[in-house]
Amino acid sequence: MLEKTKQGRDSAPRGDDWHGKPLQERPGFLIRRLHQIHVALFMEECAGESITPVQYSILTALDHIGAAEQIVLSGAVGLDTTNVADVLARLERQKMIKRRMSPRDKRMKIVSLTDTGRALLQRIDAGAARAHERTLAALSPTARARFMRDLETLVEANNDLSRTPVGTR
Amino acid sequence: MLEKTKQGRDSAPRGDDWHGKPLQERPGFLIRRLHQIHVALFMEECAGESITPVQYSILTALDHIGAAEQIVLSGAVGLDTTNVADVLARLERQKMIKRRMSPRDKRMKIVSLTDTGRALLQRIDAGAARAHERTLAALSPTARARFMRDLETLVEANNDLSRTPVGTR
DNA sequence: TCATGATCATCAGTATAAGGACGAATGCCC
DNA sequence: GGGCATTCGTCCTTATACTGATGATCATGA
Repeated sequence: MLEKTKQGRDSAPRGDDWHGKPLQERPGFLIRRLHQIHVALFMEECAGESITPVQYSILTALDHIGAAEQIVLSGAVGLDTTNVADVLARLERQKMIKRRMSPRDKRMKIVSLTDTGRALLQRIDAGAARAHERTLAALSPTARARFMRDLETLVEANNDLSRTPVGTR
Repeated sequence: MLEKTKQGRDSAPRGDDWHGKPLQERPGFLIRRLHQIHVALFMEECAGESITPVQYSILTALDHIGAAEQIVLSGAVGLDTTNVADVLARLERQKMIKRRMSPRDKRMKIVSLTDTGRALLQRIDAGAARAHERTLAALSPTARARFMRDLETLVEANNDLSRTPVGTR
């Protein structure tokens, strides 16, 4: 794949000649597709509950780290603060979370799980786990572990590319 | 405030207890992040040209398979027909593609690249290639090839999950 | 103290991504 | 040859995801 296949021509700058390759052999295309697939699996496993993978990520983060400001959540789940506010508005409408102004800093809002949110998390848990497992089910256990390690490597290596890198603050 | 979620909790670490695991160890989370990262790299490499990864995918598909109906494009890039129509509207506005009614079947529209679109494809090519390479740059060449194989395996195994599976028709 | 810059949440705008529904057109079957 | 299900593109709605801008607030320094 990376070894020069038919690199005789001098069109591409160097390395791979992506131009001639079908979409199915380009990393960006496959990553987008795999993301679509995981979302579809998640929605299938969690059908009946009105929740999405990103909403689940935010609820999970809240469950792990406790009440937190929106900017902290932003860093924890790797989402833009704008996007976090958007998702939180939907979660708040469904009574899954609460927001109150921080007494220490009136610019901030402190987000916390409600009992409804915690209950949803419990109900969703098994389905979410199945979605994660099914996403990687086509690989052998060994390959699966290796794939996960590679994923972590790739994400950590470019963690600073989002507007709000994961792990900030 | 958020201190890198220490691994203090251990309720019942049975095999696949995703609930207790931090987001960073869940496949769905990492795949979403890697997708974000690739898009960011693509936009960075192709800054100056007004194009996105998905638009580039559609233009590339058109370049490979020639003029095609929207439903064929939908299958080629793995996008909902609704979404394809949406992206095509933007590409048409920018004069990158043309749409005409099919003479054989008046329900269909035949999409084709314009010279403007072809020229853009040429200009974009090197940047897009760099974006793809940078996405996987943190892996060794061997690991990179393996990772790509695994990606293909995973996508093919669940290819039928989207509303319009890749390769249809 | 008070001006200044930084920070946090939000708003406006744009681009994927999917589901549901619908009109127009097609093809098939009786 | 006339119903009738199917197909194709589109519309409407909802949900990520990001950029740029703004208002409120805080922290700093002169």
